Amino acid sequence: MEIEVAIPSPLHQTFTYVFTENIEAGKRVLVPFGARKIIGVSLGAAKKDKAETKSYTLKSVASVVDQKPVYSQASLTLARWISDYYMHPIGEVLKTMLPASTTKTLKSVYQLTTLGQQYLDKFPHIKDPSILANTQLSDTQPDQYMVSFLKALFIRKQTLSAASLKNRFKKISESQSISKELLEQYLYSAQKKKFISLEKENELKTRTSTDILSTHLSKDQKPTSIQIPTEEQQKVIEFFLEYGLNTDAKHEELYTEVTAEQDTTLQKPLKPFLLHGITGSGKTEVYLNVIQKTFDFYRRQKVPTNTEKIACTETEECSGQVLVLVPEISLTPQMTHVFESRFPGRVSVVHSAMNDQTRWQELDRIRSGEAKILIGPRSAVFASFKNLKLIIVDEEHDSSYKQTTGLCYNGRDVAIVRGSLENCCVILGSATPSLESYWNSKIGKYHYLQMKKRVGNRPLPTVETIIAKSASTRGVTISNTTASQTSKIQNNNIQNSNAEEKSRKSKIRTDNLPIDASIIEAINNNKKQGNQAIVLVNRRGYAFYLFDLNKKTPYLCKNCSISMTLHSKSTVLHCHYCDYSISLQEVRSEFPDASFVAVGYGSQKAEDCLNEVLDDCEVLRLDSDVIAKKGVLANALEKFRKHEIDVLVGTQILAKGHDFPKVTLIVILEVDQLLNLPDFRAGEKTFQLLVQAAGRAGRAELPGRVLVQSSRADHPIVEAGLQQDYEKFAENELEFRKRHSYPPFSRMVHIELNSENEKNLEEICEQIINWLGQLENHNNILSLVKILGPSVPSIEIIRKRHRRSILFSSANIPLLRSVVAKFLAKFKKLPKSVRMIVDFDPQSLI
DNA sequence: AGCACGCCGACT
DNA sequence: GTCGGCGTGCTC
Repeated sequence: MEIEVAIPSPLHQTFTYVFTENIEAGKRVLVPFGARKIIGVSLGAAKKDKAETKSYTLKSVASVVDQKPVYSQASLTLARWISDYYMHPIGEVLKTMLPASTTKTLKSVYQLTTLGQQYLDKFPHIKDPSILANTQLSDTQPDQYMVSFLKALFIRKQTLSAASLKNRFKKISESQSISKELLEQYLYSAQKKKFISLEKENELKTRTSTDILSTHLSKDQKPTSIQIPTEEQQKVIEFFLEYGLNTDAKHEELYTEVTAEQDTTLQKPLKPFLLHGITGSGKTEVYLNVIQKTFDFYRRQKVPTNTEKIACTETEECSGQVLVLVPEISLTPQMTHVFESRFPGRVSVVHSAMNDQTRWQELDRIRSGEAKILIGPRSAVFASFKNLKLIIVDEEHDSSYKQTTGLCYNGRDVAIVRGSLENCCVILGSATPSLESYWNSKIGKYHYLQMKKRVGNRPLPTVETIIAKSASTRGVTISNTTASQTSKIQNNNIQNSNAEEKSRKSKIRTDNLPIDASIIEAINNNKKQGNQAIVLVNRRGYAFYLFDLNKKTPYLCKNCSISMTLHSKSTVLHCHYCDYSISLQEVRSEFPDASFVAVGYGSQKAEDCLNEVLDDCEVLRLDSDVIAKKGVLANALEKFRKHEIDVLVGTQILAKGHDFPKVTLIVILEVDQLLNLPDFRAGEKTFQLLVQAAGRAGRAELPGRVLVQSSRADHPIVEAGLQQDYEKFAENELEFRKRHSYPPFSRMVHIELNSENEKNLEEICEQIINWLGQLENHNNILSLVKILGPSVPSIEIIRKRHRRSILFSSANIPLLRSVVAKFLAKFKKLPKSVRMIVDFDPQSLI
């Protein structure tokens, strides 16, 4: 039997193996591959190409890892689509789709070979390992050294794991005072002489269902009270009932193999929904209702068993399952609480902080049909379901749906495709839909549903701009800072390097603050009324950069060519891109002639300022620096919820999805910085921040207020943000996108090449330029596909690697894809130091 | 990506 | 004379 196997390697092909019987597609297999044994995935019986005569002999599958497929038929189909769309090797795609441990389950095992055993048998009298002491290893050495070495290792067992080998080495080296290096040499020599073999052993444990530790609410628990939907919500729910349920349940046919080329021929009876509901309009309530309706509907329908072989262990029939994608789940624990209390015992949750075992357990509950709802971040879109009927993508505009390393997929887009492949309904929800989704609804690809009213008719918070005199100087990134601006910075923020300690201790005067006095006043007043406030800052850390007034340059990270930020009370400089840090003292001794000033501020500075200036307010800072520590975030949010803290200072994460009833004031600093980022989505990002942040204010009975510190209140984006006017923003922005032919009016593919060796990079770029020239000569492709670069990105070096970027964009998607495919085929082989990152539909171009 | 094979410099 | 550097090439 010939089996097609996907191998986790950068090769864009599958491999054929033989086995005594067929291996069901989706099961993992252990196969010899070159000189090693690795885990691949069976794609079922290989297609018989009659014409093809193989120039090589097929190897056979060593063993089958899984008793039941870990990839459902639908997952495999999805994998094929992803592989094709993102031009990524199928084996790597499949690897990405499961928790990380699935391919590194091989354990190194050292084994005494029969040759080694025979060798030992020749010298039964030699035992004492102490003979090894202080002896240099050489080939001419008498046998007893090797024999005592082998005996010392394999004293009891024939095999040793890598860990126990290390342990053995430690013991021997301690008791006999033999250096570990020498033992390593013996090991190497023994392997060479084939006395010891190194095998990769498969140590996968197949979990039984009794292993499940239920961390979930029991099924018997009473669901929390169900709210009566508002009129607006009711309309959405009814619309869903009309168009979102699959009435002809002939869906099994869709599980037949579908490749991306055929995908257009696939019927798509269930159009995705875009649910555009303003903040506070109760989207979650709609989700809960729609999920309940889905369960009810498919229970009545008596869904035919689909092609999955896994038996439903439940007594209750499998009445459909739901996938809920959320951005960065660990940040929004309320979301899971709401779901778990409404559907007790039926919710499975995965998130990034989870270890692989727990993750497996949660996914298994979905695979088996035991759990009905899976809540998770982007990777959850790959989960194998028994009977998936509905996908909800909450906050669909969120950039965390986009993976930025390895396989650069977008969880939202994959969700849409998965919905169409499995013929289940997809709901995208957001208060600030991405322009891509909004456009799709405009041209009729998606149903468009709107909720314009807040629950309980609470008013939207008022949004005001504060124009601070000095705002413009702080909004400027350091590399663009001109001389005139520098002088302003001096007046505003100057901190002479040796006067630094002093100035911090001295009381900061209000007129010298990076935060406008009226904002301070507002926070104080807010506190006096017994309410809470959130302050949003763009930069994180104690974000001064060092600026040399003589050379007019900032102090840059040695590895990343971006300005380093001052950290931990201004004694250590830190790079956020590579984690390199250096003390102020070192910098000073490195450049004794330089005259440094510290410029700019971030969340920590803001926290310190607020602590100094506010009357009797409990201030807490929360940004990715702090959150890196596990549990800190949840703890802080809990404290804030309990009102042990009055003011929360932090980066954008605070703007996402939280629901604090007593927050009535939101302050957004440094809006200009965001708006001026060199990225075509900067406007969209800014608008989203303004609206989402405003949404955090006044969620309960109390009215909300938002203060925005910006120098550009007249900017159309800021204006639309202030008025919370999505249509106005979208109209403007779509016009701008159309004019410049940016997405959604085109597609983009971004390719980054990076290398520690700039010369290699330059050479390959030279070749690329030549190739592009030829492309132009051969036909008029370049009139339809725009190609930018190779160019030097604004952050030229990251982690010591020089970077170059190439951007392909076109409204003609097939042509764009064919050009990129040609490019990838041409530059498949790169100089060894050069790495390539291919990003389809990039989220950020910086 | 790994891993082996293979051909040139510094060391017993 | 060998160890070991990383260039090149292959993996059913």
